Amino acid sequence: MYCKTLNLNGWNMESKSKGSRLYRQITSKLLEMMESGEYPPGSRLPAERELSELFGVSRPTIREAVIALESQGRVNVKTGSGVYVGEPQVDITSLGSSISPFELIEARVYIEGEAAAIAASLINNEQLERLDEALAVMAQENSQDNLTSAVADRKFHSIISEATNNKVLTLFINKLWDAQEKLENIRLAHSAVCMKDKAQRMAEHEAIVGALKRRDSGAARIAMRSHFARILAALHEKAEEADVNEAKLKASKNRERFSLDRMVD
Amino acid sequence: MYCKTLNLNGWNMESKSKGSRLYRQITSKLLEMMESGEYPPGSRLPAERELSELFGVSRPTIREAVIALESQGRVNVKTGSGVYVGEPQVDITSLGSSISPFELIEARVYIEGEAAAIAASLINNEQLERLDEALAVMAQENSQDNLTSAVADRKFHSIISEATNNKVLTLFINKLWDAQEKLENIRLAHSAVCMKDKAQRMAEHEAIVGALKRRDSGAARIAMRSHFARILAALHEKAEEADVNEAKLKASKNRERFSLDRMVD
DNA sequence: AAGAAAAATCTGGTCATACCAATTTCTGTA
DNA sequence: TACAGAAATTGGTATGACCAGATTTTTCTT
Repeated sequence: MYCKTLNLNGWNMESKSKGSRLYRQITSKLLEMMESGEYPPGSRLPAERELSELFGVSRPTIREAVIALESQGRVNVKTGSGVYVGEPQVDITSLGSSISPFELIEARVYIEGEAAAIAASLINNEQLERLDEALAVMAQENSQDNLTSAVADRKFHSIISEATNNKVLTLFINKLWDAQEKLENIRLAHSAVCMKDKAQRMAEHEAIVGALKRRDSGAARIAMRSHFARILAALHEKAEEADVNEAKLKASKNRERFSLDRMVD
Repeated sequence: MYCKTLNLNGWNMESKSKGSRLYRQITSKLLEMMESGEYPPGSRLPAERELSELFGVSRPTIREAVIALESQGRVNVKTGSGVYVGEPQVDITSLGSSISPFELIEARVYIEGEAAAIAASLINNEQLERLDEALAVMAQENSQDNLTSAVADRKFHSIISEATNNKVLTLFINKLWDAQEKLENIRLAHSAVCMKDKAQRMAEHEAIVGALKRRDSGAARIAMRSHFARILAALHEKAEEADVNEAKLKASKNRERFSLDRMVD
């Protein structure tokens, strides 16, 4: 009576695992149904026993899937009544589909820009040292011809965010990174901008460190914003050359909306 | 063999429900054990069968608890090997304990400040109208003697965040607000600052709207930051009068670190 | 016929047991 | 000592059963 041959949707290209864990497949199936409008917010899902039969899995498995959804806040379970679907959750870490790369970078421009400004007046020597270390690693990565991994880069920004001594800011900046690493096009744009002009990339990072060492908040903000401005420019380029046809208009609109001039004082 | 008389920690004062749902009790027990250092990050939890015996519940129940923890990213399960505890998750929405009110407000100062600046050049007339409406509601609430509910206030800030046309920024600002509403002392400080000088509060909000209407980004940023600066000041006052003894030092340190001057250009 | 009480039913909550598959550990051989 | 194979351990899933809260249907009273 086992039925492990469900037609799963493309797990394959996902990060990893998931081949097993039946309950996860059920979870995403339910998620699909909810998002497709088959079970809109407020509606009730079929009973566990029905779902069990519908999907050809046991009730405990359905149960596990429901609990997973529940602990993500996607549904709420009422004993004796049923499981009801809730409002779709917007979570930057779990969902990057509805967020454009431009928005993400824009948010980073402002948030990390302010973080740099704050850090300038609070950063300590130990952190400055670690910043230099990260810089050195990046320089070394540059000398090699390998595809630049973003780990040193992330560490660099992470140190700055920690230097704000504000856990909320730190958290947000990390979330931004997480989201970014999930968005293919951003990763590509990022690595493109990193590879294209390694010297400038280093110069930008060094400019940030320099401003921090001088405790110059204004300069740190501008340096950080400029850094992202260039990434944004690369993204624009990439977007334009990607789909020359329909994207032209959109890109130019984006270029106007996410204008560099407005960001870099 | 049932053992529903587990010594749960204070659920009582929690929002609601949870009396049932055995798996949730297990979840929080496991959470406790992990946070107490009994099972530090990287370590392996006892086998499901052991836990089942240890807690006096069935394995499926343990399983549900583990899945809940898993989908919150607190543990990761390796088939055939065991359940391993991961790094403690920092999530602003679910955890406000480790975040100081000052940090929260500081984050709002910068993020909402920038949001206001962006909104100034993007806000449309419809949004400005809704802003006026929200303002009117606040004015009306002020005229009454009731405890000011924060719903109009939140709507006000929400409209501005939407006007940035940046879903990431909007999401973050909402998260900030969610977290704030969970922190008792912030709510109190907020309502205190609202009640103490209603006229000024209105003036501040009106200043923000005024800047937005003039499409003056700089003024909008400053107006928004000033608004939060006053809330922050009220928080300082409250913190000082709350625990005069040990908090004195901390408060003065905080006052220096979260200096208004640095925020309001 | 209207309304209230009671019963049948539906739904989630939990348990017990069993077996499969991946992993780890043990063990005996080379 | 090295290593392949067996045994034990661990998570993964399935059945089936029973409980308790919630809902619906039926039934009984007025």
